[in-house]
Amino acid sequence: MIDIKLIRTNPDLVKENIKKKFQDEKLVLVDEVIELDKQFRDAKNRGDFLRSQRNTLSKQIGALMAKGQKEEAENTKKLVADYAKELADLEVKEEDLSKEIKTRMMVIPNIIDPSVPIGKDDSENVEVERFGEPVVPDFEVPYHVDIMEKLNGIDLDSARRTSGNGFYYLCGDIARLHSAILSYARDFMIDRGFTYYIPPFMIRSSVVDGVMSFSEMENMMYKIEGEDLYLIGTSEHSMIGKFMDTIIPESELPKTLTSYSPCFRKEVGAHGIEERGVYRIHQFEKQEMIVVCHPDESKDWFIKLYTNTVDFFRSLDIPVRTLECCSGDLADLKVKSIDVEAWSPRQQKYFEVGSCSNLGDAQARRLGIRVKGKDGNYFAHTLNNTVVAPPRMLIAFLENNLNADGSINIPTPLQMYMGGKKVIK
RNA sequence: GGAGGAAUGGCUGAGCGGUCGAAAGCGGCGGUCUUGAAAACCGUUGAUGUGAGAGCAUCCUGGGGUUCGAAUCCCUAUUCCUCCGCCA
Repeated sequence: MIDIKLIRTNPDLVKENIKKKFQDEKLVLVDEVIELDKQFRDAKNRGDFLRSQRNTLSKQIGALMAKGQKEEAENTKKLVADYAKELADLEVKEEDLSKEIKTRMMVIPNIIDPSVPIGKDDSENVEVERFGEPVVPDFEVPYHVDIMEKLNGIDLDSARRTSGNGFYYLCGDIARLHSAILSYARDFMIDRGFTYYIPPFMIRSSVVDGVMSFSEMENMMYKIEGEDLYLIGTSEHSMIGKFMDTIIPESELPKTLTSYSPCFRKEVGAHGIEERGVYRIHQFEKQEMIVVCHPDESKDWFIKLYTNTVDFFRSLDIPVRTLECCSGDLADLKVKSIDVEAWSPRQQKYFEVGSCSNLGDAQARRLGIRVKGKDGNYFAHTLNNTVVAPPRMLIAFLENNLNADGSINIPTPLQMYMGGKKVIK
């Protein structure tokens, strides 16, 4: 959500930005907002005047009553009644207009960073940098489910009976590996100065409304029957929700948080659930990082955040690359976004394992996350990024650490979380 | 789950239909004093919207209502406290 003042003062910039994102159908919204905003301010002005009159006259009534001048008081009451009707209508109008404005403001995209490459969709995303040598072994790399099954590490059949497609039982060393990765990720981030959080796994509708659009909610969120609660789709939902309508003292910035949570997603959108495997599923677990910072610092934090993920994967011998989201693929709230992709020796391509986003002040404006500064309050900048999200991450892990005999190497940093094991077989 | 009580500015807390955007204290900021600091004393100190500005409007947990007028009365949601019950 951008500042409406920007639309008032520089509508061309806002329109130019919409064009860069190939959302020309939204251009009309800018002019509509300008017109509605004008009407709203006129209505508010008149309303303020009427309210002012009412306040003054009401005070006079009080004074007259005190003096015992009943008749004059009654006459003044009638005067106020004359304003009441107009004011009632006007207040409805003010509310309607401000709703209309907000509806439009919610879908006008955030101003993208000048560095964002221009492109229509994800096919035009740009590789930024590769880390590690993408190795293709001289033996055949099986499908990840087959690797897991050979190690007695997954039971999809039972999961389909108990819960349906898109769920899994992990077992034995694979389940332990899953936990080990999360524990290692937690400590990895704590070592880098982040504060560890375990947030609520369910949130109220008021928070859901704040953190996502209606269509996102429909496509992602599971609702709890008979309660005003939803299962979170990512810990970002509860972690950012935590700051809704708060004023943070400037001295407390930056807030650098790392949170663990299970994530629940309907995945109703374009791709749907994977038939076989754990790439796209209804339930997974994730270690996340969240930063709330001063506007001048968000660009630096953005780099630091995705570097954390790159370093994490590299410490587990997994080759990765960074892929920058082009303008057309960038979600409306984001200023800039980079995906971290891991190398798949089986597919011989990179696939997404994490996503790092700088939301500028748009998320903070929408949620009312303000900072109390020396010279007044301002909206914070917010960022989020994935540290690691297994079991999807296990795909990359297993494929890259696989030996010809089907055993899996455990990289050194993970061994202490695996009871000292160096190999799973 | 049942029965009561409560929610006020950065914090503590008064106010319980008009003179309340809100006493007082703490904290913050500025100053006097001091070589400097502390103490003491004096002054100042909420947010948002709108307007060139003076100002005006809105905000006393959220939502709704009564009234000419609501922090104050009523309804409702949420949260907290006390007691009872239940339960890892």
